[in-house]
Order: sequence, then C-alpha cells, then structure tokens
Amino acid sequence: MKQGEFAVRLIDWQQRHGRHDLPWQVSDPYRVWLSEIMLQQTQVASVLSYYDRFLQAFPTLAALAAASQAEVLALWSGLGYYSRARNLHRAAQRVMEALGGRFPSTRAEIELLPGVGRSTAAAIAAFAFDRREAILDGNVKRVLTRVFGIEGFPGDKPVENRLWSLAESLLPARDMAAYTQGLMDLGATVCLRANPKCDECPMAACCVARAEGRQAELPTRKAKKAVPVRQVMMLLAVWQGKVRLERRPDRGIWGGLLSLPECAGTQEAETWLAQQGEGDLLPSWPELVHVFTHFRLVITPQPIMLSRRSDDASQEAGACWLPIDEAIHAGVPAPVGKLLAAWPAGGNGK
DNA sequence: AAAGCGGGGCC
DNA sequence: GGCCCAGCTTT
Repeated sequence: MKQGEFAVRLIDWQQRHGRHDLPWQVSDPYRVWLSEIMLQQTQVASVLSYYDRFLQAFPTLAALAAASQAEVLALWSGLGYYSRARNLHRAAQRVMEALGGRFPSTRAEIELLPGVGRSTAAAIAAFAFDRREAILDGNVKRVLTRVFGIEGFPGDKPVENRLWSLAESLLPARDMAAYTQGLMDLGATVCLRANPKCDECPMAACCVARAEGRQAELPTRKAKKAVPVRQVMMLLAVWQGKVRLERRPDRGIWGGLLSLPECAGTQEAETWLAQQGEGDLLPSWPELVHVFTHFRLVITPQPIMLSRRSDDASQEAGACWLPIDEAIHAGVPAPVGKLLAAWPAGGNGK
C-alpha cells in the first residue's frame, strides 16, 4: 500500500460509515479528556449515560476540580476502575492550580497528567487540538497488525515500538479528528477481535491478514508463560502395614482431602521421622509430575519404614494411620492414590 | 476460564 | 526503562 493511501481511505470511510453522534465529538479538551478516560477499558455503550450525568454535575474542568472526591466517585459508581476517577479529579485540580485552568495542548504536556498515558494523550491532542499525534490502543494494534501483517505479541517492546513507528508514519497531513476517530471506529465496529467484518472494511483490498486468511492469528496472542513449578516431598510413612495420612486444610488445592504428609526435602523428612518415632528413610522414588491448570507439581515420594511409633503420633488432629489398600480408597488426591498403589505390598500385589 | 486491557507502580 | 499488577470485561 502506498504511503498516504491508508489515511485517505480511512478518513473517507470514517466520513461515510464512521460514528458521528458521539457526545464527546467536540473540541472542548475537558470533554474530550473525560471521554477518553471513561473509554479506557470501557465500551462506548456503557460510557454514554455516565458521560452525560457526569457533565451535568461537572460541566467544566473548574467545577470538577472544586468537587470533593466523594462526589466524583459517586458519579463514577458503576463504571469500575475507580483509580481513573481519582486520577481524573487530581488532574483537574492540578490543571486549575498549576496551569491556571488552561488545559495543556501538546501531547507531551497532556501526558504528564495522572491517568493519562501516551495513547490517551495523543487522542486528546488530536481531537481537541488537531495535533498530528498517533494513538495506539488495543483496537489500533489489532487494525495495524492485521492490515500490515505484523507478527509478534503487540505488548512486547520491539513489536510495540514498531507499531508506534508505523502509526506515526501513517498520519495524514490534516483531518486528524476524522482520522483518529476512523481508527477507533474501524477497530470497534469492523475489525473485531472475533469474526471481523472484512467485507465492510475499507482496507480489505490491501489487508495482509485478509489476503492470507489469517485474521484469527493476528494480532499474535501473548505467549502463555511457562506454568510455575512447585516442588514437594510426600512422605509414604508406613508402620505395621499402615500409612500415615493427614487431613488437608479446607482452602487451597485438594481442600479437605486426606493426603500424605508433605515437606520440602530430606532434611525435613528426617526431622519429621524423629518426631514420629524411629525408623529409616528408604531411597526416594522417581519424581511424579502432576499438572494443574495454573501450576505443575513435582512430587518426590519419600518412603519411610517406621520400626517404632511414638505414643502421641497417632493423636494429632486430622492425622490417621490406615492400611494401605484402605488409604487408596479414602478419597485421596489422584497422584497420592497412584503412589499408594505403587507401594510394594500396596493392594496386595493386585 | 482465559485472554485482553491502558496506566501505575515497582525494580 | 522494563515488567508485572489490579480490577474488570469479553469471548
């Protein structure tokens, strides 16, 4: 696609098919700013009624600055992400006090306000001050990665930097409001995350993702981070054919189930044995890996043969000693059942 | 239930 | 300056 063609098509499309009745499509920076903050992580449909009510209560930046935080939060109630409201209020007071009530007009200055990052500042600068500044929110990232076939997770620094450069290189010489609104409209109404309406898209003819049928693969999703690994030693302590089980706490994994005693390693196992009585640690068994949705548990099974059990060892709350074949069926977690079944005499060779 | 989201906060 | 989080929604 030729340089400049993207903007020409987008502006033309915005004027024909974009949204034109949104109440914040004005040049008052206070109203633009308020809308951009409300629209962070919140969809247009939800924002509309809040926006009107908020402006009725605080028609100007001065009115907002003069309000109490409680009044501001009351009007934000239901929109969520309340730090946005607190930052908005603080920013209004700062503009009144430090800038004499004049809203800053460059992206760099706007960006200094609390709650305003680079993309939000650029949107305000473009809409309210007609500045040539590029926005790059989630919608725009989706549009750009698809149209230009940009690979890699857009949250990764190198990819994000490339997207910022691209976004800046696409800016038109004028019509910044229509252009910026066009990017937002396209992402929100046509270039949808799932089932994009490519037949309505002004970029369909030049869209890399469309040409390659890869709309579903772009933007590249965040790489699933490696599942965290937890290590635990499980004690298979056997005395007179009975194995030691303990009731797990109600909360957390395997809540309320009977399971084997756990410890961090051999040292602790020695200590545990000394408390329980006398006996020997046998060579530990091979590790057993159990996979949960949110982590991987690596179990080191540590068999212990008790030759003597101290008197108080059976009295502990939640602890019991069960014949191994009973223990297997006592409602233990799956990997524990597996371990018990592997005990040489376990299940009596069945 | 899993991913996505802009900015803030922490290192 | 880079990485992760808090808080909430959408898929």
